[in-house]
Amino acid sequence: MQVLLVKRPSARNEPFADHWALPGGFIDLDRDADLEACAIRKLKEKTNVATPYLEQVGTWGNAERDPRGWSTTTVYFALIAADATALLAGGNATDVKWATVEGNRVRDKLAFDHTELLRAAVNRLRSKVEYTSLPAFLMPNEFTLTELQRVYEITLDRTLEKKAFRTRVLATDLLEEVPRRREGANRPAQLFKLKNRKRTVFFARALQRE
Amino acid sequence: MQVLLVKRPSARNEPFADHWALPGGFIDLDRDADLEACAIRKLKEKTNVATPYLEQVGTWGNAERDPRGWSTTTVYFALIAADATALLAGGNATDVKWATVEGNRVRDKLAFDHTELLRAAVNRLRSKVEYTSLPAFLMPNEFTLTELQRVYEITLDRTLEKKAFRTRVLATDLLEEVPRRREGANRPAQLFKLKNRKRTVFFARALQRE
DNA sequence: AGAATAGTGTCTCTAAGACAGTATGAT
DNA sequence: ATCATACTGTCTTAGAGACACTATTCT
Repeated sequence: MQVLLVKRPSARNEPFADHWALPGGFIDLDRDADLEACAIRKLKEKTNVATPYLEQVGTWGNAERDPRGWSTTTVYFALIAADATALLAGGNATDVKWATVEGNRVRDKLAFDHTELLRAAVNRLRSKVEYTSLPAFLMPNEFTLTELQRVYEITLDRTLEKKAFRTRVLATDLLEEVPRRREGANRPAQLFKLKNRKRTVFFARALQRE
Repeated sequence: MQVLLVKRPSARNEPFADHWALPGGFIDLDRDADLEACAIRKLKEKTNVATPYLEQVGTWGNAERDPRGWSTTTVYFALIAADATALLAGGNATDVKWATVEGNRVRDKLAFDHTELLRAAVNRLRSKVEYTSLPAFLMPNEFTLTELQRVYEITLDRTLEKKAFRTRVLATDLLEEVPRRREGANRPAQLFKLKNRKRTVFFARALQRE
């Protein structure tokens, strides 16, 4: 699991110059119809990707988070499949990268309170993965059940029991078999695709905690 | 279930003059340490109550929601026990009242996009009531299991099965018996109090949907 | 005794977890 | 045949739901 970071400009008067930060920026009152449109625009400027999933995490506002004074930030997270990530640098950011999420943080020291914002976003994602199909938004077009389970395991940072996982997923109408198999040095695996690339499926029960 | 409303001032230049609205206002950069402090302050101005539970629902921002132009509002909901509500009028609001929530709205036509904000808050509350002890924050100091169940039923707007409800609640360490009973024209009921008036208990499973 | 509400016994059902077993491909 | 991974059978367990039953107070 990785998170997109952008490098802050190095100009002396910029707060947290040269630090890595979550991608973001100010609302453009003329171009942004609403907050979500602003988030989509900012993301597209960095990745050129139309995200299949975007969720508002919350809003942080206080006097300390930005040295320039009282400010608020509304945090969204997007889920982007690994095969759809062509990065673009430019704009106010001198560099862009994907950073691996370890636990619920990243090795780099982030600008502002972004470590806290990332932590909240990862926690939100994790808790929803317990009872939804959110990881499906991270899959390429066709994938095997084992691959989907692996993505669940990566986002949750723990292993899942294979039979229970498969029964659970196949009991919903999330997936659809495609008449192809993933070949390897072993028994080939059935390939699946999402029945609906927009819809989130909610499971009846959450996975067992811990 | 009721929601606190305040009446907008009647001055001609005020948007939505004389309409009922959710209580709120602008951040005071000098007095409000952060967004939550602002919410607590605004609530206290109207009810003079320190809320036992406050949760951020989300942030709405666009150019249309306020005729004065682009604006954002961060919505919080508080849960306040019915026995702790001494209302105060004053400030910018000429009147204050509790309005009954029917479905996920209120009979009055609300100012701005507050009907939508209320809908979102009620939906958030409902969905969390399915798997948490949030309604416990709406209870007076001592209460019976039947009374707690009734509050669950009111917030969820559906009946629950008595035995399942009691088993579920008593299986956690949410409650503590007190050596008193609620007397009536029938068998007296055991009284309980919360073991911890701050903590939210999360149940292993959500209640069955519908 | 009867009404009313409190509280329990117990069966069913669903879905998660555990884990051993079988299946099917490549080498 | 062996290895590796895919996939299944089946038992256990937790907890929700249904619903009839018993318990305890008042009038």
